[in-house]
Amino acid sequence: MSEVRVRFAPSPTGHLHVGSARTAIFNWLFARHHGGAFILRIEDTDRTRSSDEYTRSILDGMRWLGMDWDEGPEIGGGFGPYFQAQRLHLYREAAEGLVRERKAYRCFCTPERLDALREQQQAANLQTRYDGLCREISAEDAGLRVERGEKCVIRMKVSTGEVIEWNDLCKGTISITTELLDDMVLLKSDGFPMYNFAVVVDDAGMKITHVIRGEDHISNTPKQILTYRALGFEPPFFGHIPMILGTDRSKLSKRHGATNVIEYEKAGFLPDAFFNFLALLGWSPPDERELLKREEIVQLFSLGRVAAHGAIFDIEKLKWMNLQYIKTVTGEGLLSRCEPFLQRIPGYPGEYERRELLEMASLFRERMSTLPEITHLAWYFFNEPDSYDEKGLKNALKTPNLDAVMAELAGELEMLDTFSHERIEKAIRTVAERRGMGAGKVIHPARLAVSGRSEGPGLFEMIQVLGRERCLRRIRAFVERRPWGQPHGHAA
RNA sequence: GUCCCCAUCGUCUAGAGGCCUAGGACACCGCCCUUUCAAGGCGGUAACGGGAGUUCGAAUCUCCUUGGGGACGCCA
Repeated sequence: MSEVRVRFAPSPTGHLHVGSARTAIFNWLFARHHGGAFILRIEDTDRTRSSDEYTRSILDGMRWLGMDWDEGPEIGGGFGPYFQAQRLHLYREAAEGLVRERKAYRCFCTPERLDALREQQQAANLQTRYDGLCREISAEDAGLRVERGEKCVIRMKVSTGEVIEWNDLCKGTISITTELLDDMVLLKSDGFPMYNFAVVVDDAGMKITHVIRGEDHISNTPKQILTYRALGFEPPFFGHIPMILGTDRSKLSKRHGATNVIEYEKAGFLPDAFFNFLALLGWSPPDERELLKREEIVQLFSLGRVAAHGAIFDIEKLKWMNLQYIKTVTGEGLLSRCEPFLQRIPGYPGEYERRELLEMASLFRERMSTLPEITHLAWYFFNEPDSYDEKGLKNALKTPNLDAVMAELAGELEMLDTFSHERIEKAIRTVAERRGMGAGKVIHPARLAVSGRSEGPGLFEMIQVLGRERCLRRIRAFVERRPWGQPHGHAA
């Protein structure tokens, strides 16, 4: 096979959509698997809805997901330009060429007439299609009317009674009769191309070999095949991948929650996890693994293993996968990823040394499925507890002479020559043993005193990272405040 | 309405005629581990939409049906 060339062609009318991202991923994987080229093309012919800001956002989204492109914006390539708005002359030439060849014609029908026609057909329960009124206008007449300044579009002649068929790479043979098509608009009256036309001119011009896109484009495919033929090009292979669905099985949209990749970035998902997750939405490897490295996915990917049916975007599974990835991130990597969310904590980073912050972050590695959770989880590292968990207080009451026990613990901690979690553990267990009680009777109130919480990382490590001064202060404040609400000496 | 696509646990999926008393994962439930919460380990609940056919044999093939989705623009 000659070199594989695929493309991802988003419209900059919004941020990178989750569905588009998955389409991009499949294209990228296909290209990388076959050692082919992955081309990025910006479809910005809708002047009112497109913006540079969105183009930038989409490129950022691509980069965030770790997808590089071989040709496209910012890097160019041999088949540019890669913005449709800069290719208008190509569409015009192609359309005019078809008019000269009598494969297309000028249509002077007004939008009003077309609307009326459509309504009429709808009311009669007929399929809506252009009735071909302008088809028979002679080239001379058409030329005259154009000179007179009459607005017109260019439509392609589509003959009825033909069956368009292609072997879809994901779905098998699909055939549609041209009965259902009509003389479609190629070029709008403002000189801009219609989507279906621009796509073909570009895909042909850019020597795209495989068009991999969402199945909502199936109905466009026969139109495009007809256009390839009219233009004298061999159509590429088509593969229509299933859609990503919302929880109600309809097309994923705003009301289902976050639909833009950028929102998942902000929500603290790791790009590798997100990539892995999306790759598994509609595709599965030959074995039953789910956590796959990017290179493994590239190596295993094939369109033959793409499912034919849509897939609901399940945020719970994404969270699980994200946790799996967070667990593999160590040291600096983890801290730097958490940093933006730690900075939301007033008092961060306080007196802590870098080394202590690294230890702190790793205390929460297995306790957060998304990065922002660390804001809440680590809060007390930078702020004194101003209240104590109610359940924890109730539980602390089970410790006889609570204030004395805590005071004793403070004393022990103060005397430690090495403030390590091993020594801290020993100190705590010593206090418990001396009083003939279970270690939990000391551990739980201690956790409450230093963190204000009844849940969290292992206490000994936590105390070590918090540091001696901070812990002593907190334990003594706890004893002083007596938040368990019993008079001195009767905390039993 | 017309056309097209699709159909396995709640969800993501494996399954290309006998390997299926249908496997894995998420979620859920239980147990274990344990100073808490997680993480982890072990176990459990849970699916081939329905009906005809083909076949010795069907989750797998065919047809019908039902259900879902998508497309029907001088949007992309």
